[in-house]
Amino acid sequence: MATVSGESLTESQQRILSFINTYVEANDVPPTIREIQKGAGISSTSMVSYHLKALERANLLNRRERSSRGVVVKDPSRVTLRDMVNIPIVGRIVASEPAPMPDADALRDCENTVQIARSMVGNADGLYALEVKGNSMIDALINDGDIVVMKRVAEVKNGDLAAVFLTDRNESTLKRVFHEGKRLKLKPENPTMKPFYVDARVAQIQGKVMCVIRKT
Amino acid sequence: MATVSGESLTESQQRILSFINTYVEANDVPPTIREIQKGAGISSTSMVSYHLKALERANLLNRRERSSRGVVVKDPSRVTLRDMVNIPIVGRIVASEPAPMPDADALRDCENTVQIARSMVGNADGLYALEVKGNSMIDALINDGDIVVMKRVAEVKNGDLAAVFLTDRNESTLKRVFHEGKRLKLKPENPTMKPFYVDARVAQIQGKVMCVIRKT
DNA sequence: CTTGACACAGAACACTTGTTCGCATATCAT
DNA sequence: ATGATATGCGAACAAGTGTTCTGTGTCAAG
Repeated sequence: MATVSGESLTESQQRILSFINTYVEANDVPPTIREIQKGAGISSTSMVSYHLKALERANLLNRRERSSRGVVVKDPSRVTLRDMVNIPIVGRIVASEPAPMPDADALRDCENTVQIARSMVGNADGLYALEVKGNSMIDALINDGDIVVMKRVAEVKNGDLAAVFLTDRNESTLKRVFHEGKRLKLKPENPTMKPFYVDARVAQIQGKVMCVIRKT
Repeated sequence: MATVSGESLTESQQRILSFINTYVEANDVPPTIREIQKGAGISSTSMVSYHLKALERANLLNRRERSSRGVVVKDPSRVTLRDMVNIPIVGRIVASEPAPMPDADALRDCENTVQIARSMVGNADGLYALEVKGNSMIDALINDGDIVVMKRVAEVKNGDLAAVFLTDRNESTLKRVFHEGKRLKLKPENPTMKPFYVDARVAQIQGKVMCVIRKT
């Protein structure tokens, strides 16, 4: 136990800590000293203050001095809680037609969304999601019902997984793309399958795949 | 205006609202009346109180009377923001050995977590995540580097996707399981592959797969 | 013009709330 | 015993804080 961590938390301090947590959960606001006193069964406000200082030393709290309700728990699981993005599911992707691109109407109207932690996808701009229909994408290791989170990007870089519509075959597919002169190398995700090449002019890049989600 | 709707928000009220939002974002605590007064450029506390009442009537705020910092904004996009779960990545799953099961130590020590919206996985109890190593799971449409969110469950139901360790082959695999008497039917996710059968005694169910995530 | 509804400013009041001080108890190594 | 340290209790203070009261001014309806 090398760190400053609270290896020796009094029972009172644990009570205080958990009381603050449940209080915040219920009220969206940290409690006052006196509320802690009652809620955690501490005898006096000075004791609460005393324990809070100890907890602050143990690096479990942040306190703002002389500010009412100035105690927030340093719960790492709470730090990033706010960063969730709602991504609209704007349509379906099937092999036989181009992948939908989101327009303003689709974004507004769609009632289905998928929630993703921002840490998963980074900047949320231009994100949209498609539901995979049919099992024609299994060479991309993507199955019927999977959710593909896409991003509108100006251009895809070599190695990006992208939705590509091949105009000569009338077919949408998800492949890793590599620019090779006038050709495009399309590499399936499935490592047992061979890449193949198409003329760059017959390949329309529909969007970059950021993330695939499968609920089971 | 007689209605509940806030169709006519004063500029001051909008300022107050957005100030509260940014304040909460920065401080994890709602501001006091006087902080609002300064921050939103209102001339007096009575005016803040006045506007807050209007905002409350417009159903944009919740207030707790006579409680310091007793104002929380009713932001619908914030309601679900809390519903994110941090799932610890407790290990790796490879074909050649049993999938790790989380114990208390692993849960405490692991520093890597994956964040998932609760709406994706339901109850967070017993959830843990594994990183897939190697591409031996491609018959489950799961690739090297994918994250598998698992759940400790008492028993898997027919059709559940589960991590199974086959003691006779010394092999971990992800398959849909069906109980058929003393045998277990194991069905690959890849619809082009045939299911096969094993003796129930050689199959150890390691956990149920809740969700698969692939970052690209 | 009057009236009433609305927006506003300033001040005062009463309660809340973080802090601190004095004092007491217990443990423990010196 | 002695002092150091941690812990506990109660009270009091000063600042923080929500509320309300008294005015002022504007503006449209009666």
